[in-house]
Amino acid sequence: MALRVHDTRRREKVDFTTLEPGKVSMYVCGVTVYDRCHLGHARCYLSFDLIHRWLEAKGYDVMYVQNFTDIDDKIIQRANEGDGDWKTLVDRNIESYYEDMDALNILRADAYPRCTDYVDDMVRITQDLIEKNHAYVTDDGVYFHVESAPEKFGQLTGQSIDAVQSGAGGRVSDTGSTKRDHKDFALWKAAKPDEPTWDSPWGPGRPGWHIECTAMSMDHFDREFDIHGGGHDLRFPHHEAEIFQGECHTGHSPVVHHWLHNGFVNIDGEKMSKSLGNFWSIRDILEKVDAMVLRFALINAHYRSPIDMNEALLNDAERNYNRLLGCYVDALKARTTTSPVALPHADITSSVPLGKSLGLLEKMGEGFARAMDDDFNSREAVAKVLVTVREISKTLNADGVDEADRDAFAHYAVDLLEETAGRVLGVLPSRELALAEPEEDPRKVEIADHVEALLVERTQARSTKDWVRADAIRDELNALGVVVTDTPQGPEWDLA
RNA sequence: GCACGGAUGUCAGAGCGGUUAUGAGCGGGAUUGCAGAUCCUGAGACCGGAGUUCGAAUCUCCGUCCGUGCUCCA
Repeated sequence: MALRVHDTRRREKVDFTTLEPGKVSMYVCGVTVYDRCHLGHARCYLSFDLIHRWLEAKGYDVMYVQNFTDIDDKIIQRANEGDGDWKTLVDRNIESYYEDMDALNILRADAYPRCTDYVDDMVRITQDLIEKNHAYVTDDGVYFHVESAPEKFGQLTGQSIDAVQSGAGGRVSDTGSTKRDHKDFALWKAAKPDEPTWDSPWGPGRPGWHIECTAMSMDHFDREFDIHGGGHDLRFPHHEAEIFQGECHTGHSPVVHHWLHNGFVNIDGEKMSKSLGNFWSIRDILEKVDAMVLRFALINAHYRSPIDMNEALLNDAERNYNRLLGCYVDALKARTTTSPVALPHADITSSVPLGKSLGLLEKMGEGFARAMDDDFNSREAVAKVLVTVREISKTLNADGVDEADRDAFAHYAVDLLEETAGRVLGVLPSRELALAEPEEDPRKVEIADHVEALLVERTQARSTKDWVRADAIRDELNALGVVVTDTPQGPEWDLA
């Protein structure tokens, strides 16, 4: 099946092609590590994690590079505000980044370059751009001259160069800037007091923001590469600046073959921002909900659509996730043999309903792949998984099924779920974890004896159909904060 | 103002020219003493207007409304 992706530059879904057969080079703009990660970061790197996983599932050898911006105005500001020196601040936030992403089951990229390790490269590229008359030196730095390559303007946002010129009007307040034109952007910033600096042919200073991604992607991928990703907001000016730099430096176009941008996260219908006070850090959310539930909630929308995060969405995700998990555990337990290999479809012929069910599951698997091939439509893929879950639950609970067939079916079901929900969507725990008894809550241990005694009494009452007494005991347990669930294997209980 | 993207049932959210999206919620039913879980099943939708077409939620045009970008931002 052919993978199609929405390319921001071409503004439509296009056939996915690679420079080298079977290999994908992917660069995604990473975080500026001045603070901990928030929900928006989670959504971004989760989007590209899904893309990463699907490309690998399709057999591509993916080289995934994601940078850290470890020097910029906000980092300097935070450090100067007494948050320790900037290097310590940066290291701490990078550590925190890994913790958050690991919790969300986001696979690591192949390389995480830091921009301060690439200052030499940035200087070299800047020098080259000056020599090619695309950049100029002033008192406060080096600037890229946008009018030197006007045809490259607006490639990602469709803005015309004239419109931006007139539209910016009074908003341009470059106090003291020596730019020739307000559209120009900094390649190198001359040193200011109390700032970390690096040496350059233009004196001490530090690199501009846009040039770092050009330097780091060039270093890892040479001249051109397959996918460049990032948040929707980076299209302009950051990514368009990269087009200017990369293409003018290499003299080659396009440098990036597919531009992919993920949509934003809103909170209760409003844009998430610090000024509105609705800023959710990943850590804050994970104190309230399971990381897998958050992951489920975020992949339950197409990566390009905006997503409105709220309580209801998380509750919805939790229910669906628990259904998936419950089904997975049931399927795991339904395997009576330890054969690691699922029996092929053809071997299950003794039971017509099972054969039919398997046929449906095969179709679901194909539908899943079709959804992911259609611009990584994880929402549609999740829908397929949920239908699969229903089908598996139904068949597993069906009567009159031959034991050996049920076993084979369970193996098939487990494999299918692990391949789709597990390997690709990343929302299944390991088999061991799924089957493990939940850790004993000390609060439960404390009341366990009392609860068990009451349950024994209730079971006796139920056996003599003394429902009044049985329900009274259940009410008593409810009052203790205990929820009782009757199952064919006897009553189970948990804290509410 | 310019640019880009949207408007689908109660809600969330797919579909991108003909086929049940899916989930929650709501209505019926099976199972269970009841509850829960699970399964079956029902109702309910394509912003407004015009056009193209045998056929449009899907394409074109007009209108209305919303979001985002144009400044550091995933």
